Amino acid sequence: MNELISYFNKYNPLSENAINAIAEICKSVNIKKNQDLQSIGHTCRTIYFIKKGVARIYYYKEDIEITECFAFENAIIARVESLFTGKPSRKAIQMIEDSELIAISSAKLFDLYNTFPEIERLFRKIFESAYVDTVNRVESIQFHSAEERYNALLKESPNVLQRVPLKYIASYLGITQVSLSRIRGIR
Amino acid sequence: MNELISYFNKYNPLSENAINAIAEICKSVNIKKNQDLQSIGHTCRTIYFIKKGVARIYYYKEDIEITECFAFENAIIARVESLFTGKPSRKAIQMIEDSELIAISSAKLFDLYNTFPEIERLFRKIFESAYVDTVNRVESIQFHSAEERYNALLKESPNVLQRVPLKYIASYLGITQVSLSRIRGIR
DNA sequence: AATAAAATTTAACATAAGATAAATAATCAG
DNA sequence: CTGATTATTTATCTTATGTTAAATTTTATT
Repeated sequence: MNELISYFNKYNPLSENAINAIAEICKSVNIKKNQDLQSIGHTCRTIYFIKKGVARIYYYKEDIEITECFAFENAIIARVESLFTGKPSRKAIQMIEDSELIAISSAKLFDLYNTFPEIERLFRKIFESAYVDTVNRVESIQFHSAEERYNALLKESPNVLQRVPLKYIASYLGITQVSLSRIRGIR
Repeated sequence: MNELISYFNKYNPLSENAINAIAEICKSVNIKKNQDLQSIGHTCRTIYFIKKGVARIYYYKEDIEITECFAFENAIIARVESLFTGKPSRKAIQMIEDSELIAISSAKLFDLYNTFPEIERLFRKIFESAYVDTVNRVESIQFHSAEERYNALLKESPNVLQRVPLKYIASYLGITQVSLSRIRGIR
């Protein structure tokens, strides 16, 4: 739990009581490389914290698989478009490496919001921050060339190339594998 | 205030006390067509509710003006990447028509969060919903053609063409005016 | 280690969208 | 109402990325 608590502290430090309450709704999950943590069609009812490993969210656009995002150690991952709407998700979460996660039940978490305003505040801040990241991602996709986006990704996550197959990176960047290979070939 | 209260009710109905507390931190603002409501370089300290009119958020990418989003009546608009980080915004909010707005001071609002958890919950839900919209927008930009995005916009906001100049729509769609004109010409 | 499977690169050609410039249409200010 | 400004369209040419297919390299399995 230490990693998770440090993560929380970056947003909104919690009282001991609140930490204990969260600890009670957490479960450890281990997942083998390439396995889905959550599958397409199910409603998102769990928020995961990554202790070890790499995750991606992916979905299909007309039988082509698209990677929406990656998440590495000490980050939270959830399919928010399902978590916040209660609708089934068209997306899946897959672990790209053998991974260790902490699973937080969203129903129980939302219950805790009623007894611990500080927990509601914590997650408000976590998701506000994720929201800002997504707003910035729109800008990145819309107005930077594929090459610029590739370089920006390398700068942001220098180890992504070591840990994530290029085919996933290509669709994350919004281009084909062939295009990515071309961009990489230039230098 | 009635429109604003109805808007709130869609997310999290408030007690009378909470409504009164919010009412106290609201101001009416009228803005003429084409005027900036908030300008580039200032930190976002106000959340606006649009009673009448159309707003857009825009910014510059290498001296080319880009429209990030539009907002119509009965919606909230704010430059969240500044609101949630406290950093100065590279973006401006402009009113495309003569408009009436309600301005909510973000500092005072965040203070109210401490006395009214229900207000914090309300805005948590409002921004969670906006976050989901942004996640969906990433998908739309990344994996639909410009023509698909144009048609989707028309379906979503059928009156956008009557109320918003095409040059703004073009950059919102991530294409040039010339490209948009070409797409429109096809049919 | 050998083979099979998967991932990545390379090549050739096609296409959507960009850039620039000019023409036309719509809007605005006096 | 008229000229001036701004917005939109049309035309031409260029370019980045897509598509398909084949070649090569890497990884996984027996």
